[in-house]
Amino acid sequence: METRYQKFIEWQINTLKEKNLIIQGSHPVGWCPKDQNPVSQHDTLGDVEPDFTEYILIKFQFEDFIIPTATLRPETLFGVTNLWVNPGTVYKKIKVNGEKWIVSAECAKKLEFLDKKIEEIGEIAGSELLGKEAKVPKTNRTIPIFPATFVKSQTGTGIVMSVPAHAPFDYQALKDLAHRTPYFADKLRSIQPISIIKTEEFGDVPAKEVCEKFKIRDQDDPKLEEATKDLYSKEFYGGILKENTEQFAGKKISDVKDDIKNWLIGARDGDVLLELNNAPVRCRCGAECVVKILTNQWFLNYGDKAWKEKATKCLDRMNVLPQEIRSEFNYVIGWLRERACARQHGLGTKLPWDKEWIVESLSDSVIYMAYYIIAKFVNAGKISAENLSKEFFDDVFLGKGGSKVVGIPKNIVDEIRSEFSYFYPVDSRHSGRDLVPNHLTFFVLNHVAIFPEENWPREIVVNGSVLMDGKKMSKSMGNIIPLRQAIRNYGADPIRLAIIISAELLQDADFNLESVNGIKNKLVSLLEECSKLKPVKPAKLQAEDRWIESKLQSAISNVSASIEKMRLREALHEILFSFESDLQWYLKRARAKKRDDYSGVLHEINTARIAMLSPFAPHIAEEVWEKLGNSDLVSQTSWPSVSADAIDPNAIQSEELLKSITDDISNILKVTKITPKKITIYTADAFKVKAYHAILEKVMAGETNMGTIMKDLIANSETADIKKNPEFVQKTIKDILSEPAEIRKTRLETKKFDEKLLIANELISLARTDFGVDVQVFSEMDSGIYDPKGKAKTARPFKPAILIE
RNA sequence: GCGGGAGUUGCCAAGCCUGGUCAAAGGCGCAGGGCUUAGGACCCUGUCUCUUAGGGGUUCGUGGGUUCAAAUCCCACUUCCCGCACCA
Repeated sequence: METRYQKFIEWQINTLKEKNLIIQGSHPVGWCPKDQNPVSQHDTLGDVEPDFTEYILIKFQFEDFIIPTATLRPETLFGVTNLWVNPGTVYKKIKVNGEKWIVSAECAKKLEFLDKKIEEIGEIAGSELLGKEAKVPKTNRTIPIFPATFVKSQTGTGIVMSVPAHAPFDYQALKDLAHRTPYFADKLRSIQPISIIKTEEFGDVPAKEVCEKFKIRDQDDPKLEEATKDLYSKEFYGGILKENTEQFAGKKISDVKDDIKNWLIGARDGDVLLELNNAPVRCRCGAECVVKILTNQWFLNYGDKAWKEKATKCLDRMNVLPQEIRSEFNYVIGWLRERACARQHGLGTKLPWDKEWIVESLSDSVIYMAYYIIAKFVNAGKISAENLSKEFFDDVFLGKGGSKVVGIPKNIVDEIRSEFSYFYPVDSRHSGRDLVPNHLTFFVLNHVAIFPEENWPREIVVNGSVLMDGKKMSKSMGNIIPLRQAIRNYGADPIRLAIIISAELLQDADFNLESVNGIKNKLVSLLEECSKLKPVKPAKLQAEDRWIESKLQSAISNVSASIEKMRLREALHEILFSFESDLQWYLKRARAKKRDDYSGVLHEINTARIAMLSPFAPHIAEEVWEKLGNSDLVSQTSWPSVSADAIDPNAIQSEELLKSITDDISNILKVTKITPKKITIYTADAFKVKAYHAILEKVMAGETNMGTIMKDLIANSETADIKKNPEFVQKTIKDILSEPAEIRKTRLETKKFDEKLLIANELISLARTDFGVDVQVFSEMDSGIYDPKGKAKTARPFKPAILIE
């Protein structure tokens, strides 16, 4: 064991103890009586987690004995009409902490492990109890004891209290009894279900209704379990206690259950019984496990209110990414109780004040980031274990002053302290989402407990896990690839990118080799492309140049925003894929014009792109960077910034329009299946442009009603003529509404836009390469217009009419 | 039970936070074409549906609602997944 690290753990745990945050108490665990050890899932046959429930024991007085019965519903004490025993069971008379109890043999055994002193003093057959009477605690009513076959000696105490109004088992058993044993007829007749819970759904005897609903045959009917569950959950959440329940009358059961429990136990009318609910659980040694109460267990008192408040305060100030997970942290802090922080077997650091115990490893690993700082001094041999004193840690971590530190030169202590001051607090802790309910929350709790406020952590980032082809990676499934091998085969960068691209923070990253290959090809072609580029800009920027530069600006701002939010998948996707489609369009345009001067534009674009790629794929980015002609390192250049000057709204509109016209042409060709010989395009008249802008303003102001817009247009003399063409208004509103908000805004801001000029200058080359024909363009009111099919009049702004022949 | 997450077009999977560019990215599969002696790899095109003019219809688990407009916001329902303590 690393003794120097142990010193750190000892300091941590001592510090918490001094602050009274570590307490001793009792705690139930699954337990193997043979090994004398707690058992958890991996200690059991079949890997079952021992799962137990707390039952309330209600103590009935029987002669000078106590008959305890176990129940999950202590409130039904008020509705008890009788007790059930199994006549075939021989019960034990035992002394329990001074009281004399009657319970089944199995129960007596269980009690021994639950911190009770048991002394057997005799036996009594179940049949001997039949017909006798017991007294109900609190109410002091006298009730008879009846036989029932559903009572099992291994469950609870082996004796059951009967609440026929609200427990289907009890209701049914009473009914059975009336049929089967005339012997009790007298006593039976006097028994009436006592109704104590009111619900909307049921009448006075819900158990009867439920038994009828489930068509229960007798008390051994397996459907009774389901009936019980059904009724219980309805009464627990929706039930109100009736007047016959003393101080609890009128309360909701879910609200007062704990109060009733404490009311009983406080007066020694009740007790607690812990019982395995998935029994039998067997230890790997073969022994049957029990529930044991460990009485001297050490806990971190995460239930402490002041501690929780501090942690909440810290959390509120922290940055938590992704945002959605924050509420989960708050929930966990609220829900945490005492947590066992020591165990009796295994590896670890011994509790300094109680060497029987070992600090539990999850508890000791929450502030070790602080140890990182001294680790380098320790590893360099500058400090030895025996000098890692409380004074030393108090000084370097808490700044308590170094005068008392013995055995370490003051300059070293000061150096460590100054490094600690430099690095702490933890700026960002990244871990898996499975650690949210434990490690990450403890990380916050223990930091706020030990360190002064200025050293509380600043950020937590939570990620999912990495899956392989959709499955959890595990050695047993054989679907793991050793990291070294993967890097050798595919390279570090493609693997990094494949993981990043496959999932956003919280999601599980589904890693597969196919995507690694895809990414690798992508990087190789990027390298090849960039290698050919020269930083020589064209003499004059053309429309598409200004456009792609505008697009680059939005790409930079998108990527930056994504990274700020730790949305790396989104960022990488933008760099590698989304922006690609813009580049495709750019290349198409430039090539259609048969240009040979755009290498410099691409060079500029890719320079920014590679700079953004660099944090994701550092190796290939350096390589490409060099190919782009840079002599410095990309990792040392600054992040590209958005230049507002480079954004040209006109260029954005132009390219959008060109795309939409070519799309329209393709569409027409697809539907008509004609081979084009000539394309004529007609742009809208100036009058329509005016109307368009009037409509655009209305829509942007939130007015989308056709009638209202029309009225306003007519009211204005400049646009009044539009009333002859209501279809135009209708369609224009639709056009505008189907445009993205950004384009609408751009159009609103740039009123002057010459569609005809754009088409004449830019569309012709594009149409020739795409469709192999020439384009002729007119404005719809031009004299000498060629318009054999009368298409021109349908032209709208940004939606020119098209004639294909 | 408590808490969290998810259900998208043949499959996987984005989009949802910030409603309109969404018949909806990308990948796989499939179909056609190119390259190749052939196969693989690679490249191009297509891939809800109807349509001989840029259009229409139906779709994002189900049912409602809000809105001029809903995969996206709200409500209910439903199905599936994950975590719940002495174990890292």
